[in-house]
Parts: sequence; structure tokens; C-alpha cells
Amino acid sequence: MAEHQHTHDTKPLTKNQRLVLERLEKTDGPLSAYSILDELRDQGFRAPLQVYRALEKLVDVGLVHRLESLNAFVACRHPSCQNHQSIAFAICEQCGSVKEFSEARIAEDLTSWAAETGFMLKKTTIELRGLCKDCVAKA
Amino acid sequence: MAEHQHTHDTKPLTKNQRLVLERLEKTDGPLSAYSILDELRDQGFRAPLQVYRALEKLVDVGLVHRLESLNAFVACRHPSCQNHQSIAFAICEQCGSVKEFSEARIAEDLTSWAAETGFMLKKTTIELRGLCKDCVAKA
DNA sequence: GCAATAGACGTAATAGTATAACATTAACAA
DNA sequence: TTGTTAATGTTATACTATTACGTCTATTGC
Repeated sequence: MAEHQHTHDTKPLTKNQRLVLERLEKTDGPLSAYSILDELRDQGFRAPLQVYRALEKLVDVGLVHRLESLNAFVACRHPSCQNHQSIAFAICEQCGSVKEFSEARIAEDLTSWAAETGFMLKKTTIELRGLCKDCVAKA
Repeated sequence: MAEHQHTHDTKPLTKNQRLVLERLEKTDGPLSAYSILDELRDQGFRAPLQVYRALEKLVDVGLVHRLESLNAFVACRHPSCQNHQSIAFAICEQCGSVKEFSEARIAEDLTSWAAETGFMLKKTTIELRGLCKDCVAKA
């Protein structure tokens, strides 16, 4: 399924992929596939599959990340994301903001755990839930 | 069958909670809420909410974990799980097995990231996808 | 040029996951 | 008993995702 080879990916985005990506990039936070669909009806989107197909490609090439714990998607905010094996997300339960980060030590720890265990690691999902700095300050 | 001991869990499980937990404990792998429902129809289960309500409580007290990337649930295999802030799961994409583990260093890394960032961490989701040792050997 | 092919797209239908809303029953204290 | 709370039962619905199939278009090979 998902090959993380977007360094070699030169093919341009299709129209639908571009529309979905632009919608995500304009939004400061995660969007569900169906809310993307609703926001793209004016551009001719009619069915979920148009969104899901675009998302699949965008996630493949690393321009979009899927947040498993939210069933939602965010545009990648990381300049040239391809070197980070282990991307993590901090999701604020108050304001919904999502902060993407990448810690080398965490990636190393998971890699060494996999090596010790004999697990062939393909992909990691790391999602933190809590309150962002701003929302902590307000509380 | 061993009794689980949770520090903050004094109330005994209700009938539905016990049935759902037993079903998960008998199964070597994750189950979706709806497959639990199907398997408990003989015990009188009729509607998804009976399963979801039981699962919510079981997850709360730590007897069951939710796998976000699978929309599925597993019984906790960890003796006295309450001390592990950062539980992680390695999911085999070939055979579906799930290995639960807990690495102190990862928890420390995430905690220190949160401290530096001002993020008030409530819960972490760490899910690894790949091939387990056995499936790598077979390939 | 012109099939043949492959990929993106459109559309309808359906499968799978989760919760809202409300009625009923059980447990139990005043 | 009666009032209260928690758990349960039930129906309906919302939300998320995929299957199946048909069309269109761009490219490839002849």
C-alpha cells in the first residue's frame, strides 16, 4: 500500500488532488473527508470517493497526513517531510489544533525496539492528546 | 481466570462489561465493536450501543485498549497496566497479531517534548505497522 | 493514424463504525 | 414506599469508507 517514496515522485497532482490539498492547506486544523467533500461541492465534487481517492494519493506522497485517532486529515506543515520516519502529532482537545513534530530519539527508540523484537517496521503512528500551550494558559 | 487489579477501579464490572471483556480475552487479536456484537448475540446482545458502552468503561479502567488505526479493541495483556503512561502496539499487517509493549525511554521522550512545548499531555497513541517476526521468517 | 491499454474520474450503492435520543428497568438510599 | 441514580434496551440516525461499474482521456505500440 503506502510507499513512502515521495523523493522520487515527480508526477504532478491531478485536478482533484490539487483541490483537496489546497483545501487542507487553507485550513488550520484537521478536516474529515466528508467536510472536505462539502467544501468542494462548488468545485464540482459530488461523491466521497473523489475525496478519498485524492487523499490516498496525497498521503502516499507525504503531502497530507492522516490522523488515525480523529479519522481526519491535515496538510503536512513540515518542509520536506521525507526524512522523518517517525512523525508525531500533538492534538489539542480544547481548540482542535494539531502540531506536527519529529523527534529523532523517538524514531531511534522505535527502530531499536523493532530490531530487538524482529518486527519489520513499515510505519508508525504517534498521536498525543491533551491541551496545547495556549489552552493551558486560558484554563 | 486471573482478576485484574486496577488502583482506581473499585466497582465490579457489570454483566455486559464482563461479557465483552471475556470475549476479548478469549480472542488472540483485535476485534471490532460489531464483531463483538455478533459474537454476543447468543448472550442477548442486540444493539451496538451495548458493546460501545461496555467498551467505553473497559477502556476507561484500562482493561481494554483501543487501536485507533484499526478501529478495533484488544484486551490488555499487561499485568497491572496502570503504571505505563505510554503503551505502544505493534500490529502485523500479515497475520493481524498485536503485540503490546511499553518502553520507558519513549515515554520519557514524549514527556520531555511536552514539557518543552508547554503541551499538557493526557494520552498517547503509538501504533506500529509492519510484519511480526514470524511473518518475516515465512516471507 | 488507430486500436489497445492504463489511469483518472464520475456515480450509485453499500459496508462498516459510532452516537443521539428516549423508554425502561435495576439498585438502593431516604 | 418513594425518589434518585446508574445501567440497560431499543430505535433511529450520523459519520466514515469502500465496492462495483461505467466513462473519458492520455499514452503506447503497431
